[in-house]
Amino acid sequence: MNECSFIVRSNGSKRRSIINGKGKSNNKYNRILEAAVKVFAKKGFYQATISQIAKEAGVADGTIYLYFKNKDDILIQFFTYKTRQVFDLFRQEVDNAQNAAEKLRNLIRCHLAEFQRDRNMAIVYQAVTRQNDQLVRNEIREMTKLYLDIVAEIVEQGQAEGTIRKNLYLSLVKRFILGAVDEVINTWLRSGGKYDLVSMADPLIDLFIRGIGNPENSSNSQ
Amino acid sequence: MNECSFIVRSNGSKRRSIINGKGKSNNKYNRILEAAVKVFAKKGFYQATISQIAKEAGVADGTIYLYFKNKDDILIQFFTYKTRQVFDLFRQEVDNAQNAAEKLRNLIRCHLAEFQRDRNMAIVYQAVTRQNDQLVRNEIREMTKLYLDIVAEIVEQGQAEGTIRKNLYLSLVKRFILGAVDEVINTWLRSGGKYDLVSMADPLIDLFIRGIGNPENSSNSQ
Amino acid sequence: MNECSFIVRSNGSKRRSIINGKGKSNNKYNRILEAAVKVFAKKGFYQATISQIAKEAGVADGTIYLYFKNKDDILIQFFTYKTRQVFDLFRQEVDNAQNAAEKLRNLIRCHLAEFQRDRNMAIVYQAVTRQNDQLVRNEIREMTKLYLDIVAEIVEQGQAEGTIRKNLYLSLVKRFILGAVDEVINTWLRSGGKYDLVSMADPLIDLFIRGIGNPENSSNSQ
Amino acid sequence: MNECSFIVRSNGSKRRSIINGKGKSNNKYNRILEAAVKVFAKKGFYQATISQIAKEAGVADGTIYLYFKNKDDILIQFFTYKTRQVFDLFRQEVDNAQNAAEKLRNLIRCHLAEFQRDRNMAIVYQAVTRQNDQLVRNEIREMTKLYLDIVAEIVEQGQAEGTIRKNLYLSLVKRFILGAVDEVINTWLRSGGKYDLVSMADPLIDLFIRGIGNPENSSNSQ
DNA sequence: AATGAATGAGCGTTCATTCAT
DNA sequence: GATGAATGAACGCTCATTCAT
Repeated sequence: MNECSFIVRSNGSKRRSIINGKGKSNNKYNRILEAAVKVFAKKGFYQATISQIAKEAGVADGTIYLYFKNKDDILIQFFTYKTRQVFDLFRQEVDNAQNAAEKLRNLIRCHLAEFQRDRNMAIVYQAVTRQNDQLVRNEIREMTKLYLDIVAEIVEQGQAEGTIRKNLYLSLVKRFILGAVDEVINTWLRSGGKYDLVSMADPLIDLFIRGIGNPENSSNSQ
Repeated sequence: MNECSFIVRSNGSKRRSIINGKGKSNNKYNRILEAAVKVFAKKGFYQATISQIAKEAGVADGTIYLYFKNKDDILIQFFTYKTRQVFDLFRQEVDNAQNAAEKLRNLIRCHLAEFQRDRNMAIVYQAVTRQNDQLVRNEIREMTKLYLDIVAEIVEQGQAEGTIRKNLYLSLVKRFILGAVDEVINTWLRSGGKYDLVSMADPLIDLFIRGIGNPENSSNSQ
Repeated sequence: MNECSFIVRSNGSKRRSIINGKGKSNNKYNRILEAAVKVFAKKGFYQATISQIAKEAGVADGTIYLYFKNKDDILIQFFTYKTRQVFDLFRQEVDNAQNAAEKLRNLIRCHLAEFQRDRNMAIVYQAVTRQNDQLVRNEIREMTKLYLDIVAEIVEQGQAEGTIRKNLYLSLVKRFILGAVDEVINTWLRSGGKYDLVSMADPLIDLFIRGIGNPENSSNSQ
Repeated sequence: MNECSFIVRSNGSKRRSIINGKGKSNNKYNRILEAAVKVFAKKGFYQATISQIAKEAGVADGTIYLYFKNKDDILIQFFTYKTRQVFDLFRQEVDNAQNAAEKLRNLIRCHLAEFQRDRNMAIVYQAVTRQNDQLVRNEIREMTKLYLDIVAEIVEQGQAEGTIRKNLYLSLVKRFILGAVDEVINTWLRSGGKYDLVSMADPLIDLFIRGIGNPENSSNSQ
């Protein structure tokens, strides 16, 4: 099963405490980070102001600088710690499954579930990964690679198992899958998150595996 | 054939003249728009300054306000007129083809070709379409719809032809295709545009049609 | 004669125009610089605010940044151009005289006259030259050297002429003269500039030349 | 002899205890004051922060406010108590000598010795006494007066003894001496304190007494 | 007494926009 | 039409000071 959102929710804040090593006052660190992501989601990074974040977090402007070096650092921390957790979770979910099909299903379900659970993260993530911005370029590259590597592993395992065909342009397949999932999330966000995102997982996987072609039509076979 | 970039190049400025209806000094309007897109691509919309755009266009700061209401308006015009052209072109390319497979191939090739040809447009387009920004939300929605409608048409035609299977979740299929193409472009941009983007079209279409599954494996068939 | 202040006043602003090369709008450059020196004099560099300077100059805050790179730059320009003028003037005055005694008298009179004429400059100069501050350290060092070199020349010429005794620790003599003049100015500034500073020149020179010792007292001679 | 620094060192802390009247935890008061002077010397008063001082003193930021009313008060206490000690010492040294020449020599030697011994004090003293600052204006005026009065006494005694000539502009002579000593210290500080400052005392006194003029030259006599 | 997290007023600086020339 | 100097609101950030523990 892939009830990954439960796992995260149960010890999310605790994990952050450990990562950050600030102990008790870590509450405020998280409150600010959460508030920042909320404001970034609403306004965009450059349109968000420290005052707005401070107000949202219920602290004074100056307090933010006790926990973050500067405005940029808030976004960097978001990627370094918060988003990282999610991607680590993806790996766990994949490792919990046996065969390629199950792995792919766990990955995509977990992906959709986590982004559905934390919409603000999803919005910021979407925005920043398409920005031509030096700010978190490295963090994004690293995280994207992490994801693509998982997909590559799954595909290779599937090829070994015989469930995935062999003549594939692997680096394209990785993008093909990530891009489609990403766009499904993007559409969901733009719709205002009205419907259940996770329910998209199975139809999407079906498209990945079987494509849209009619197998009975001879011109689609090689 | 789909030498769509040639078509655009041949009468691009003329079309803009007509759209803009400024006739004579329309040269400057276009110079500013081109310069703006270049600067937006490099710095991002909010990090770009009017001064930088003016300098790039070789005009005075104040001159920009003779052609555009304000900074936001530059981006809006970019979407309303410039990007619109490209999407109109997609439609032409699709209409030039007969069957669904050919239409899809023309669409994707033209999409990749145009974005490869005008990298600055591609960068700005990528950035803005993932931004949670009121600014050009309507323009983007409209343009995305235009694209998705084309895809829907193609899929439906393919289903009528028997080349595309029937049991498909159409609105998901549209995202599936747009998302994958988008991500392929995104990856290309992040790589610095080193390789030929159009060459990705055929392998990508193959993935759309046949999926990654091994058709000889019984568990992949319905 | 050493009516050096007349000379400066007559073409001061013109010279700045040339130096700055800004032509007509140079008026504002000078207004800001003058205003800044006034505010620096009253509040001290770090306590002065851009707003105060702008208000004093009768311009908007932002206007200052059209003429100066930043706050530091205002002080640097003050030293590089404005104060430099004064020291160049000292050299002129000295060169106008023939013998060492006359040169020394011209130097000190001009020094006192200029600092009396432009009290704000005097205050800022006094403050900054005693600050342990990297900001204008080089400018000060250069300017001090310029002054000390003049004194050294005078002393050496006096020794050649036979009017100044030979067994002198030259580098100490330079400080001895500069320090005394400086302190006389400092006292005058602290008194609120109530009395005529130039009238101190002759008694001061008398002290430099003859010292305070009673020459008839044998224990004072070597 | 004028081993004034020895005297201070031997009962310095005890005296401070008495002055402060805090007895027991007076250690911390002194540690903070010493730390503050060190930081002021390095950064300047307005560039120094309470945090830096607290860190240097090894106490918490808030602790400083148990011993000082505010940041300004630290500087005021420095002048009221710490620097005052040094000037009291000058008086002692002068009182220990018999004739004017010896008194002047003791004063200047002690002055140079003390400022050489405590460079941070010297730096702060130099900076603040040339600042046009309300903050410690009274303290400086008082202390300067104390010094000038000593010089005045010495000169008057010398005149009575016949070792110092009578036709002197006394208030100018005082500045003349203080200024020259001050500048010698200033130069030493700017050089980085590389050489022995006290060795400047005798050549400097020689300049005070005999001046730079050649007594054999008739134009130098009155 | 001692701490140091929290505060928020205040500053330097930027930049979209205006308007006199 | 074209200019670019001038504007001033707005923002990121600092740091003296307070106060609950």
